[in-house]
Amino acid sequence: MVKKVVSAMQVAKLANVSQSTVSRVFTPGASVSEKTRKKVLEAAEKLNYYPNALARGLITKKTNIVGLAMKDIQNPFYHEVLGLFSKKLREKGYFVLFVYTENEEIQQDEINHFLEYNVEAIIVTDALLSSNLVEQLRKNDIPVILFNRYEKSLQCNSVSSDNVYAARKIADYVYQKGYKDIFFITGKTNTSTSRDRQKGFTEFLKGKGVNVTILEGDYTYEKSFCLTKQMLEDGYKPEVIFGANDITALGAMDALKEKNVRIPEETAIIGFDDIRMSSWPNYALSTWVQPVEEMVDEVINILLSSDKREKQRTIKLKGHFIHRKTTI
Amino acid sequence: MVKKVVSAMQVAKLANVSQSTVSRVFTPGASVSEKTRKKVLEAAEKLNYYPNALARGLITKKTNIVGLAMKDIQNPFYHEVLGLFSKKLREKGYFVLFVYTENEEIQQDEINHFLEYNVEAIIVTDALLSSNLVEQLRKNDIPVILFNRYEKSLQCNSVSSDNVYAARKIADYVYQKGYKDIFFITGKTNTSTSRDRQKGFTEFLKGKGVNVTILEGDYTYEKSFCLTKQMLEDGYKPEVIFGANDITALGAMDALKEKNVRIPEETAIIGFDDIRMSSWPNYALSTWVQPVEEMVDEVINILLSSDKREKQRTIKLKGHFIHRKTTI
DNA sequence: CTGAAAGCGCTTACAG
DNA sequence: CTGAAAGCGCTTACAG
Repeated sequence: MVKKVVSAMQVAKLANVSQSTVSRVFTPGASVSEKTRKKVLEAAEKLNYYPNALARGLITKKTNIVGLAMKDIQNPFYHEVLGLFSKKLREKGYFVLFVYTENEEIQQDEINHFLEYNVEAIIVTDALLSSNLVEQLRKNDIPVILFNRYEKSLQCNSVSSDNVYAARKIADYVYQKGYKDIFFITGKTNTSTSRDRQKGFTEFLKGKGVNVTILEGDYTYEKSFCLTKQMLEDGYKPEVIFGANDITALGAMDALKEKNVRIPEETAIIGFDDIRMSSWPNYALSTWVQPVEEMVDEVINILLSSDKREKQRTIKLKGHFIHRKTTI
Repeated sequence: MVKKVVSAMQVAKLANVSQSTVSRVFTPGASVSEKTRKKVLEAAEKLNYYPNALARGLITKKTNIVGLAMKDIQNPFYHEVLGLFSKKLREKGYFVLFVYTENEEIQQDEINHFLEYNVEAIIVTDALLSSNLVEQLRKNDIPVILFNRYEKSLQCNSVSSDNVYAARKIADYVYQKGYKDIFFITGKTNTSTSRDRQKGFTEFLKGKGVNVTILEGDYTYEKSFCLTKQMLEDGYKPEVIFGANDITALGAMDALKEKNVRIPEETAIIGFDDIRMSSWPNYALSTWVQPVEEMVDEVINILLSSDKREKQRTIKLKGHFIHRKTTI
């Protein structure tokens, strides 16, 4: 079964012009007289013609495709991020080649495919990237932009929340309230987000002479739920729990509820992300709002800047705390 | 800044063979002697060569790219679906060009881009497609596969749950329990999923002489929450509520909880989808499990079948009810 | 403003 | 098994 693609040549014949002219009509900025443009457009319409992006990409070396690699499909935060990227990139004329990485680390294999399709950049959200791969990408002049993650050893662009700053702010809030019995549930400990949040939080409080008990989670609801439940059964009931992200906080919250702990009177809860669910009345979670829109905008800025391959940028944005019903 | 792409030509020179031979080494099934293959592979490795998928796609007319259009980024169900598609398509050597449609209907514009990139098929989950567009796609021999939606007027492939069947089963369950005061909260009424679920549910019960009160929702948590709250404030308290999907059911559930209605003793709740959250202890929602994996597999089957352009297939799969804590 | 021509990086008959 | 050559559908100097 042969596919009948209409080429510029056929349009040219119908419109009685050269194929170059047809091409010009479909190239923004090229000079064509109004008259011929009309002729060509009519012919194209009649034949149902559209330019072939592959051929164009082959010759211009501009594919307008951006590779996006995600891992934690489970966290609603990243769905929102995906939606934003898709929408905002399209506004700039870019398309998203999406890869969902199952493995902890992005595989050579997956990067190769991105390379084969000549993506103009690779955006990595929560997946890990080995320095080998980053090196290979640099060799191929493909800029890598880490989203919401940051790795000093990896020489690539990065856009994230200022997690240390945010966590310090939260710590300050907690301190102001006079809490002494404080728990932090981590995310995956090999992520910069979890580490930085833990760091900002504990260091600030230590500076005030207040200790924080650490519970090691993994950024899932389930793990956090079990952890908190176990903690309660072991006889601990902190005054406040800070979860490394919202679903972590939500898991803790549900465990607390199951044990009939009053929130926030007996135990207050704070999350991080402000996913949509956190504003649901049943949760009404107090949390740190990541400035997702601006973060996505910054990534796109890097993408569009001409010097993207030369220097690596590290951008950190602030965000703000939102007080809902899980804190007093 | 010029991008230094390594072409097969350069590999050929280094390996002392023709460019055709290099190409053959990278074409599965082509005949090359073990000796030359080794030589070429070594040279390729040294030069960091990978074949250009664009050039290959241009000549073979096989891009291995599939367009995926989604709308309701809000519903976790579709995130799970996205993850599955990405994973399973990659196993078959396909890539996902992802488009998040903001508009109610997929725009010409978006389809054009899919066409320009020569996608081999378009998978549409919850976005709407005009018959005009479908017609245009047929003209261009691009198969369209509707996922979890079904439109008789649109002549395209479709894979979905058998929503009428499922809703009848749920109705039967509700009937067996002896409930008489029954509410159904719809999804977006212009979707086949919501219509079919409503149909199967109400028709079965009507056959038994039981009436169902319909509340018009829109597949969001928020709408369903408000609706249910209003209903309670108006003095209604049904024995059971069936939500057209899980987040609808969850919204209703939270409203019920806010009004201190005991679940399931006073009011039972049933959802549809079995999103991950529904199994969270705080919700433990009884719901219909869509056979997502099989659904995705079926879509891929259609994609891979050679006759995909000739005949349109409509596939409906069953799934099953899962009893958790919101029903007795 | 327009056309003829070269070339992007590949695949694939066609010979040998 | 291998090479020379044509061609996929475009863009873009180069002339005119």
